[in-house]
Amino acid sequence: MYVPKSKEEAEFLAAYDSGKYEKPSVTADIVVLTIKKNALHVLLVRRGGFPYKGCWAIPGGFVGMQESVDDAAARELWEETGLSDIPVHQFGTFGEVDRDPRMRVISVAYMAFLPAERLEAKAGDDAAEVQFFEIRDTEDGLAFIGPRNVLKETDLAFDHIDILKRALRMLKNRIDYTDDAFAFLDDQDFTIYELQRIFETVKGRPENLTNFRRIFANKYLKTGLVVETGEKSTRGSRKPAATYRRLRN
Amino acid sequence: MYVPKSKEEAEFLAAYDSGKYEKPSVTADIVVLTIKKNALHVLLVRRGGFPYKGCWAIPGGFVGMQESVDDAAARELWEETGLSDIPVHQFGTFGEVDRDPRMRVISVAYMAFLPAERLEAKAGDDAAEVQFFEIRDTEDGLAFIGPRNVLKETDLAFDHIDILKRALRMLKNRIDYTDDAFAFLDDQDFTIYELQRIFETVKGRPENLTNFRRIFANKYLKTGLVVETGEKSTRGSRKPAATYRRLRN
DNA sequence: GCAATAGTGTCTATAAGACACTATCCG
DNA sequence: CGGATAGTGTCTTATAGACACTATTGC
Repeated sequence: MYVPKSKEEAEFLAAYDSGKYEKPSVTADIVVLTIKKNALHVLLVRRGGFPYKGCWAIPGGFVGMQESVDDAAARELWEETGLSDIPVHQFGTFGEVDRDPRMRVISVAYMAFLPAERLEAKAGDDAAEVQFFEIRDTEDGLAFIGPRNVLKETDLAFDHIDILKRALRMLKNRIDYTDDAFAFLDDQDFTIYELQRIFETVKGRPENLTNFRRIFANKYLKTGLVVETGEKSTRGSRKPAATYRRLRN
Repeated sequence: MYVPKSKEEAEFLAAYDSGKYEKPSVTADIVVLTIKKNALHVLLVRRGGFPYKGCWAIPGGFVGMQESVDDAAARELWEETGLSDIPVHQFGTFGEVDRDPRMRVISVAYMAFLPAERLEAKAGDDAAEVQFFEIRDTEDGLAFIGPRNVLKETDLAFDHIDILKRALRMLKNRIDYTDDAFAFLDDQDFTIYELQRIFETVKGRPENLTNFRRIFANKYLKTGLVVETGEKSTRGSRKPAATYRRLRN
């Protein structure tokens, strides 16, 4: 808490009129990603009002005067998904003048990752207006495959395609040195191959099996970040695999 | 440019009142770093008004309604240094509620790097209020050594110490995979050792000479990013060294 | 000669890419 | 058996750390 150092300063602060200058609006926008059937999916919401009415957009909203920008991002995520325990990661602020035809809007962008199953359970009332779209790479850039429709890059509202592309690029870089990958896991316990699938899906290319196991051993097991549970996984039609669990730190 | 898709939408946009909700102020703050005598220096400005009157702060200012946030950062840099050809790098947005006792302020933070010599020449009228401080690591955190005074971490205005620390941490990471190091160079032509000194200063630890030369050869020469000039440097009392030049791309 | 920088050669440790091979489960 | 996953061993390459050694310049 800031304490004025003089009577003069206290009076200055009391009399300060912050309304003298015009101000931009600030939003927190959040790129929510999940993995279903070995494909990245992004959460989009259908806009009910102008502008871009009927278009799909990244969830987001105005930052309240009594909440931090980070809190606003977490709140937006909660409003769209009902989930309040998902970490959000700020990755950039988009401040071009003409981003929104209504007024000047500056958007602080976040990304968040969650297992697909957590959302199916929470699917809310207006589920038709909030959906995961599969992100697919095509010759014409990205395509977004929804349950009832397919979008092109230019179908997204505002500059949300730029925000989304930046998020995907940063995730591809981040995943090797952060623990983002674990945030996609459905279950607390997982097999090495399940984790490998997440890396492959995010990076868009296959990982060598042997090398991935070695990296897993060096980076996670040797450091104690992940421990073997002793249980065997028997999901699917295959040889039972050792399962692992990430330790909180 | 956004084009309304219906008469209804055009009317909505024309009638839209963006003043209905209270809005935060947004600033672009910029961490300007240079290297003098093998030490990182940060540009600080002395605050003339409340709050934190008389304290030193990172340069910055409110984002105008007709300029992008990136442009605002470049403008602030120009206003403090007179330099308009220095790239700025956005690295984070600081949005806690109580950052500024006057009102709600959200700051988009940038960093910029420049050779010390470029600023000596431009040293402006109010030079006493805009100065480079050497950043020194002490047992009590950072200290800032100015020409006439020494600051502790807690002497900086607002949460600027957090912003500065984040910038320094990110620069240490960035420097290995960006071309930030070249931005510190006084001269277009440089020797390997001069570049090595920049890496050492930024990272705060010595680089092995042999290894640095090898990295330089692999990362810059082999890729054609840097070419040998053929000239020899004879700065200082030592054996003349090959000089190199970075190619624009 | 000495301090400081310039420049090369080489040994080693580590991480990463590639590939061969075996094992076990389900259908 | 075949397909898919589980798991190990090993050869090779790239990169990085460490160290020894020589060279040139100004003082």
